[in-house]
Amino acid sequence: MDFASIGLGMRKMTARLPAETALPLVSGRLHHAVARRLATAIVSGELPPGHVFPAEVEHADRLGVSRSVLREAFRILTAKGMVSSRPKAGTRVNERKNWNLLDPDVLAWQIQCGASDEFLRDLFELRMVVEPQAAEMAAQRRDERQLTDMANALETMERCTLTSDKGRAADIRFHELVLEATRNELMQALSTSISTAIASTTAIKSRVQDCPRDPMPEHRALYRCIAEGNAKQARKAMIALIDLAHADTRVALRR
Amino acid sequence: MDFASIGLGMRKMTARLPAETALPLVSGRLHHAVARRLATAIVSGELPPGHVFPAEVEHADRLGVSRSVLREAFRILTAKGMVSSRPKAGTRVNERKNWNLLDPDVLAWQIQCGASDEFLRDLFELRMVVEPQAAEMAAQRRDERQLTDMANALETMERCTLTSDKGRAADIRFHELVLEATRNELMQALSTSISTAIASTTAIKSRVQDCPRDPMPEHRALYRCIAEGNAKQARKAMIALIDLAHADTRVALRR
DNA sequence: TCAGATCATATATCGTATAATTTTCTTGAC
DNA sequence: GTCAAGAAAATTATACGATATATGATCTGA
Repeated sequence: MDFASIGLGMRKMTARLPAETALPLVSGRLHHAVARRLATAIVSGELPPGHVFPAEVEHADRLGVSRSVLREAFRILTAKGMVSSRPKAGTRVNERKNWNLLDPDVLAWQIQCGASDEFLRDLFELRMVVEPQAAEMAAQRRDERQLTDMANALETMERCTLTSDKGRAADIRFHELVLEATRNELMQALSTSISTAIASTTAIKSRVQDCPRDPMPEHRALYRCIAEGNAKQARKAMIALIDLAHADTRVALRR
Repeated sequence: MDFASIGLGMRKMTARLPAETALPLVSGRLHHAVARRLATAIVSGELPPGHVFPAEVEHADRLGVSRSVLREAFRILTAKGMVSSRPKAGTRVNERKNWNLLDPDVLAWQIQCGASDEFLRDLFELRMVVEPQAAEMAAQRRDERQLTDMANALETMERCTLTSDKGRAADIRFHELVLEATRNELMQALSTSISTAIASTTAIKSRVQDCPRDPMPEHRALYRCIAEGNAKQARKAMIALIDLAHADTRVALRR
């Protein structure tokens, strides 16, 4: 296994070389950067489940970081179920089934490394399970503030379109508001995860210049149903909305 | 804020006192124990969102552990969204909405600290959203091995009943198999989280001596539908099963 | 051949020193 | 008097070396 690639761009930070410390630390937090680097190597399949990492001292040396930083990075991955370590046996990559796939970070890493067809299918299937039901609940439980926030988000979406960051943020905000209106903490937790995923699939769509279709009519229809408290229609509207998003994402990926 | 309580039972581990090292470290891993201790203090509300922890050196001293251990414990909580730390500003407890509530550990800590009525309501609502749909998918996609495994789990459940650990394990296994049969990785990830929660609610039920009702007929009905590939009936069977579990849990909690 | 003791190794923990960052305070100018 | 730029202080972030502990592997003896 080639670990040199994982160590690429990482240089030793020493007290003696203050000028050298201005290295490309995009994250600012070194252990975060190391964790992401290791995580992407894992989710990409470069380090498959069962793979055993080198001993900490050697591994830290290869990555060009201190052992403390490497250990804190591994704590993060351990907390997300991706690796586990035992004395003498070393640290190894866990089976995929043990990963916390719904963790926003894991989800993001997965998508960054190129989402497979299977993953996108699973993602949209999950959305199709959760969000229509959420729309039903939202129609029954939403309050006035949430309605006005939804209206504002839709207005921003329309003004900026999904080609801009602001427009995409408004899209995410709208979906978050729907899940918030369910008044169910666990559903809201799913919201964070799903939103992460939506963000990147939407980014995929907007990469193709000609926006596939205008999603505003479906969004407005959903909003109307929730505002009117029409649960059954809200469910249908959400299904239509997700169907549209799915179809467009598939088209975008085909190119 | 009283931090002495968090430090309770934690004693300094020194090389000079080998006998002292036999302290109540159930987890074996010190940073795990510290993380759990801090996490339970957080989920119980003792350390509310917005609370700022003492500086690392002082905090580590109060807990009777080294700074590295405390930092690794905080890395775990950070990875689960429960705290965040910035230089100079200190480490603080995040808002509940930022926690990864679906993380199996977070879920377990939450339940250990006494699940509120709202939490149980949310949990059963989530089950009612996810599992009926999962039952539908399972009926369409299950293979022979999963069917035989389900049958075995049911057989074990019947033999041991839910009053025993083995019986409860079989119950969880059955529900896991249903979600596995959906052939959707994200649904399976939900499975782990939900199973954790089910385990403890089932434990609540079995604490009351007289088992409320025999859940076997519903389980067998669900199995039959999945085996026959009858998606619509599988959905209904799962709904009936969760309804039963919910009712029994509520009854058990009333006592 | 197998069981038990021993050994080697890797993780776990500790303590201290230094760097980096950001809040806060101070100082000066307008 | 107010605001902004800069200095200072406090705290997290990183690093490194030493020791403890646990466990897989090996060796030994019955």
